[in-house]
Amino acid sequence: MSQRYKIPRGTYDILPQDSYKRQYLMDVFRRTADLYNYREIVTPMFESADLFERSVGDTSDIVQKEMYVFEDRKERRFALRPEGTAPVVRSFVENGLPGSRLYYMGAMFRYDRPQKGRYRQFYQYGLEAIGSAHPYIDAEVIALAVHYLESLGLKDFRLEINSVGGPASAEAYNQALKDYYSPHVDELCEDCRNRMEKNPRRLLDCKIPTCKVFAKDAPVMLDYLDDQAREYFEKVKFYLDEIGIEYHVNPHIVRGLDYYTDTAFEILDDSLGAQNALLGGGRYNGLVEQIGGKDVPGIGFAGGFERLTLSMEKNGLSFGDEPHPEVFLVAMGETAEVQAVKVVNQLRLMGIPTDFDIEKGSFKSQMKAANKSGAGIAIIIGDDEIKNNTLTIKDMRQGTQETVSAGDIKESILKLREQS
RNA sequence: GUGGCUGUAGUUCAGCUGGCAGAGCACAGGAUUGUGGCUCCUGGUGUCGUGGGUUCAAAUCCCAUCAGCCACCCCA
Repeated sequence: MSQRYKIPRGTYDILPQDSYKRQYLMDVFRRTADLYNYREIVTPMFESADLFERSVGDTSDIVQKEMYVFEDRKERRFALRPEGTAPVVRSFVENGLPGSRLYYMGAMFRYDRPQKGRYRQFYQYGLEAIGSAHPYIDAEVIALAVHYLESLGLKDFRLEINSVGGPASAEAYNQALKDYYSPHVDELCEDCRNRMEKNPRRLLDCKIPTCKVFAKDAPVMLDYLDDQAREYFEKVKFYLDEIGIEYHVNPHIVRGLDYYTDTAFEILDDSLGAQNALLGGGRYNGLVEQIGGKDVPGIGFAGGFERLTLSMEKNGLSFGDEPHPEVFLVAMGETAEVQAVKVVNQLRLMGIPTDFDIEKGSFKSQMKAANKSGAGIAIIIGDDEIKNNTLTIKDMRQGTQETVSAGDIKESILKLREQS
């Protein structure tokens, strides 16, 4: 009696029929990052729990209820990484990297209730530009994000930007919100009453109609920015305009991680359902210092591959070609079989993806297998070919075939390859 | 963490008020043992998600549990 195992809730297998799609998304991200002169960084999947608690913020939902925290055998507290920025900044500090443009891709973990576009182990791409506080960099990072999505063929998304200012203006604004909402406490939903204390900005996002009416006349973040922050935001918009990036200013954008300052942005696709954020990011000028480095500014974003895939599929976009062999061998008889084994090996060493199913019996079954494999070329070896030291090369798409001397295999295949 | 819906073959699902577990697709083999795709024929013991309960009898009714989906929440 063998035990059947199931994978944990909120995780999933990426099967061969899908893995090439993921590979494609990763390839395009790499290429886009290359264009902007970013370099890949790979950090561990788990780190000191404290790193995330301090940087992401210990009042945030991520830290309060979504982290996978565990102790190792020596009772050190670790967490499966819930996001990518803190580890990258940690590595930046630990390795004394100079001003850096870094990108990463990999699994993140959050103990959330699974839903469409939301998993407990999910895969992100992201990047960080550490070392500059020039507003052009904000625009460039946003441009890269947009560039990536457009390279994939996506069009139906919208970019929303906001400024949350520095810590001082953030605090002033939170207080203003509390003052504005507190006379109406009794009219708010339970969630909103919690938000008043925990994160007043979330009040603006509430979807319940009775709460929504207050959002309209609520104080606006942008009015609480100090001159410096306001000027910075203007410059970011200036560079976005110059680059030709379309955006909407949405003063209600709130990022869920505590370390953000100034620029905050999101790219949304409303066709995705409840989890409509394709990607999100912002500036984090205090984070490097907080993690133990010098006072170095930074900005970055991260997006989820799952939602990207959903969006691509929804729009009928291509993920490149599904991998398949170019050549498939068909052999009849024992001598031919041995000859086929040699030819297969020869083709592979030549760099031509080739397959051969030695288990298949009849000629017909082998032809079926060749057809199903997607190979454009079948090489047939039987008694006649053995006798004459030839090979029959068949173009599976045209249905045509020719018999060539066994030594001319390479030329013949290259010729067919060019035709298709 | 909260709510709603759903778990039957590899997959999509049917199985009405309890009475022998089914279909399409996919897959495999075959239709004068050297030619694929189209067509036709043949092939199913599958823990009916899991555990318990009711009953002569449970895929079907009840409870619990796990999982999936969708929404809340949150965010990628």
